[in-house]
Amino acid sequence: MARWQPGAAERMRGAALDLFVERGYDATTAADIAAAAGLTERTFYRHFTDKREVLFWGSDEFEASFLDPIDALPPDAPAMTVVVAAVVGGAGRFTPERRDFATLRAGIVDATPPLRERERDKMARLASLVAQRLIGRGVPATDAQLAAHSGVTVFTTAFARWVAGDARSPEALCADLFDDLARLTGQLNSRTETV
Amino acid sequence: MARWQPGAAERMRGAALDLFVERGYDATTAADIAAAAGLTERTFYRHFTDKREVLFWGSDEFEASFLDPIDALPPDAPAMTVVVAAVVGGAGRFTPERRDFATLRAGIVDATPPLRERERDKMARLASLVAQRLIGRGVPATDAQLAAHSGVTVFTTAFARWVAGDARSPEALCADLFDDLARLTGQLNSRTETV
DNA sequence: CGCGCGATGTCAGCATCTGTCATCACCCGC
DNA sequence: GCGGGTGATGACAGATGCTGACATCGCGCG
Repeated sequence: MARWQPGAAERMRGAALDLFVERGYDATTAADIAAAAGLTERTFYRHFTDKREVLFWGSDEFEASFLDPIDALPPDAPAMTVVVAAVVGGAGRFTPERRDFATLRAGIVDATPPLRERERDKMARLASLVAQRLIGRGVPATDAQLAAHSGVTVFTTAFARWVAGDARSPEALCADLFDDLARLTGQLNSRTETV
Repeated sequence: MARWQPGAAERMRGAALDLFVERGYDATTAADIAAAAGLTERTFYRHFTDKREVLFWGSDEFEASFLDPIDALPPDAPAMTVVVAAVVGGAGRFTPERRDFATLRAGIVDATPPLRERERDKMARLASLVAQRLIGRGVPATDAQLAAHSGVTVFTTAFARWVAGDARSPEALCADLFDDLARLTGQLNSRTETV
């Protein structure tokens, strides 16, 4: 028999989710989570840099689902084409069977300021990574920033609607929101009216 | 003679900035900051909810400089017009004589993950406030989200360039970036080509 | 003169996070 | 098999972040 049960991190993630739902984030200590998984506080911090981080596993795969589609595009693809591909790729991760979990998790994150902070940081980091790829493709730095962050805003907004119960798929929502964005920013041209 | 010197918060802000520059954020304790201002750690936490918050005073005025211009607009102003007014209003706070301070502070914030997190949170909160005003004006919620966050992205990008030494004023930078954004999102229309 | 107000000090205490060392099943080479 | 290295864990100590409770005392007001 193995000295330790395998899947320590997985067990702690599950325990954390349960405890956060049951008594809230603040009222749950790292030691509580570890104990619920049959481990000690010190081991918790060996698997997660933060108490918060226990709700943010899989960030690498999440980021990859945005970044991988970029590499499949021709090098001369327009900046917004790259961004749309990235966002659609990321949105594709969220299949209907994940909705219950996503809703549960989003409820906890939204209700907990420090978790919201971390979530926003992750999304900002994602935007920076996308921008970096754009810059690597020769897009000017400011354009890359604007395009990447716009894409992440579209994703975040679409995701929020999906979690809130919108029947459309995340990809469809993103497509609609890109159209909305184009329409909105089209209002900007009416100032100068130059083409 | 007064029992306490006035301006406790101000003194701690100054001391914090000095200490963060001198030895870094992590190596500076809240007690260090308080002691440098002739106060105790407990008093520090009476003035600031967080150790981080000592670098984020004046958030209310900052937000107000975005929100106040909105109220001056007619109720039927287009969403992006409202956003542009807000962003220009916010950018107007940053006059040339503030650049040295802004650069110093930005250096600390950028170099310190927890401070970056807080900064991003503040900007996201600002975007939410702008979106709320838009919704109050009858703009659909998703449009409001997209427009407000796009505006904040423009501001953040402009601010970064200003701090990095761009000679243009923040307002001018914002104007240019709004044009860039319109041009970029214009790429989206080439997909459907419908008007 | 006395009384309350308000900013501060003092102290205790819990939670977050880190460094360090010991433990012990497992695996690998001999 | 057998002995040593490996790696995840436990145990412990400690610094720091942050909060609650209570005491202090100049100041202004009646």
